[in-house]
Amino acid sequence: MPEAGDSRRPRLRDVAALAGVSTMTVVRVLRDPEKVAAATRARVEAVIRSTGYTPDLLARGLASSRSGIVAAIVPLLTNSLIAETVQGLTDALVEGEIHLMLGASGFSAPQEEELIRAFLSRRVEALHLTGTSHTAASVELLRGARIPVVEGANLPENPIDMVVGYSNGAAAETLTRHLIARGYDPIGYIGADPHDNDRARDRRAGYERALRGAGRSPDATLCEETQLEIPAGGRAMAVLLDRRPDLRAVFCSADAIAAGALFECQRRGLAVPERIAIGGFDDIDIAGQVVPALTTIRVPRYRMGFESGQMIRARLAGRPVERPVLDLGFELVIRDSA
Amino acid sequence: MPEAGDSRRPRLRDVAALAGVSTMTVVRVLRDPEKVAAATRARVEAVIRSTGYTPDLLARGLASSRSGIVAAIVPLLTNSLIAETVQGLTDALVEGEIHLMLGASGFSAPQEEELIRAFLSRRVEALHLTGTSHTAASVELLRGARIPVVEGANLPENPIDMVVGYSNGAAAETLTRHLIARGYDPIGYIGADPHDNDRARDRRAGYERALRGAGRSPDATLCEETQLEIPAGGRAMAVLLDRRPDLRAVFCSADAIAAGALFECQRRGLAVPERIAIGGFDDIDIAGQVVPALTTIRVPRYRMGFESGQMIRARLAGRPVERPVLDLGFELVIRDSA
DNA sequence: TTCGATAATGTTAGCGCTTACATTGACGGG
DNA sequence: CCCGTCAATGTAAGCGCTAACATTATCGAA
Repeated sequence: MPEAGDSRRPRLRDVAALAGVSTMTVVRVLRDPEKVAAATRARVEAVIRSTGYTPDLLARGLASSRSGIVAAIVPLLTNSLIAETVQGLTDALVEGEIHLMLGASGFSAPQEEELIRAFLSRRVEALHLTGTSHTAASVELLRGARIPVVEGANLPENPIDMVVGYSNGAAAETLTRHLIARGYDPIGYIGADPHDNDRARDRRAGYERALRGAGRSPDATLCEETQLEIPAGGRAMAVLLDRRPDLRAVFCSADAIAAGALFECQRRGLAVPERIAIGGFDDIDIAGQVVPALTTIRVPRYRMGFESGQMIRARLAGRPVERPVLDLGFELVIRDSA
Repeated sequence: MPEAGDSRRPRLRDVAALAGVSTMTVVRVLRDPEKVAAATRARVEAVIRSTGYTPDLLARGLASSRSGIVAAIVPLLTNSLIAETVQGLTDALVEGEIHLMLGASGFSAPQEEELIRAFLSRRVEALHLTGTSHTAASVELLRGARIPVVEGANLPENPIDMVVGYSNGAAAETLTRHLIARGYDPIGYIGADPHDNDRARDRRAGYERALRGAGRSPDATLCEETQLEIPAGGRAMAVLLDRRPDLRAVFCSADAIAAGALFECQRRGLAVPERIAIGGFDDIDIAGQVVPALTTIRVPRYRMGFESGQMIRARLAGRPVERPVLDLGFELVIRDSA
């Protein structure tokens, strides 16, 4: 039990002094106990317990130049998809005694750059980024830092280092093709702001590619940009329906948007999928629960985080990473809305 | 521009040497530039820019015993409510040049304790906990650490230090009273596992208190425990309806559960709120969007995080915190489901 | 016995920064 | 012309740990 009145936390050298050994012996007890004689070890362990000694990870990090910290930069925490990926990351890292530092870039590449600088100053041992839209300076910083970097949630053309993701473009194309195959025409699009957001950009591109593949040409009056929230999706759908009453289907770049669009259709008495078909993206919780259930794209969110964490741990342990660009794929989930 | 082949990052003393000054002068340029002669300052700043020097925050932390890190321990990241609070926290902290370290306890107090130990080892300057269920050892550790601690998302009877939350019990009682006032009887309950989860426990207690206040006695056959997911909510509702076909209303301790329950009613053709009323908790995105829209309790999630961050910053800056126990309240949102 | 091997433990010099104080020179009032 | 004052800068110690080597027994083989 820690003494009541002792103001400072015990240091390694305090433990050593109390146990009558040198600091190195304490270090050995902590790290490879077999190297220490049983009697000595017992004595040291007793002191450690009684003083409640805990190593100072800041000092350890400085001395060993291994901070034991990995940072993740996400666009926005309130995006539940990302939260799952972060959970996967921590789960994988916690087993390696590594802690996660978190930053939110707010979908801004310059803000991401600032966070990268800050985290590098903290000597993080690896960095996880969401997406592939970075400033040139960010990329240079990351390359120069010589630490493992994982880009997640998409497949970049020029990876900085490692990648764990899936093709947003191919996924959007697949879903749009499905709408085309079901005979819907015209097909609209509601997506997120593509600025500094490669996922949004690639999804839009996939949608347009599918249209062109079917001999149709993309039409800006069929497209809307909005935020990743249910009410925003509803508003965007309202705008789109007012502008194009002939709309027969809409591909939404996120289920939250799709759900809002669906609810807007219900408010207007437009039957889904008979009058309007709706396709989503992400397969979030409610996607399968709303009526009609959403046809959407499912992506392995938790696994993306977990695999990223595993890769990082492998690299930090000096183990080779067999597949530094890991395409985890996606799945077209056909339900009732399209 | 950093030299191409230089293996190490520049240190303070490198900058000092290149600028022909002592390290202290560089430190002054970094921290209070007015104390340095303009010419000297310009010279040092030029070297800093050209070398791309960045202070090593690990070393700074060790030397100054201010790590610049605050940690938050949450039960589960995938809970979108918590994610909002964490976003509020980072937003408040980032302005103070403080970074957030994140840990997930998985609704387990012992796991929380382990994280607390780890974070204290990292010399975090403050700690944010979700909820008020902690092991005795955790509380002792925290008290002994003499750092700011915020307990969030509830109002504890014996706060460790500061609190930013609302009364889960009072909120649940309020919603249940609303159901009673509308004449529903019997009123069921579907909640989360109360083990190591004070919020779940308090909500259940509030529900029972409301019943007793109306002269009814709580009945275990009217209650179910389940997970915080829509499908789980649906399953729990199914169990409850099978066991108590006479059920007229249900209070769900989370909107995700309530949404699942609602969908289950729809699948069974039970009219909501005529045949069955449903009350939720949290006012998540979909609560206002499902049909019928959910009557629920709204809590200031983002603000809880932000205020916590502000309090922590104030305390770290030595400023007094006027109200260390901050009750942010809740709001009964009456919609269509009850 | 003598010596090298092995086990057990110790010594020393930092990691890159900050803290607390010391020093230097220039200036102006007495 | 001396000295106190202030501005500008420097010195030295050390934060708590680790890395790399150094030092002691202790013991069986030659």
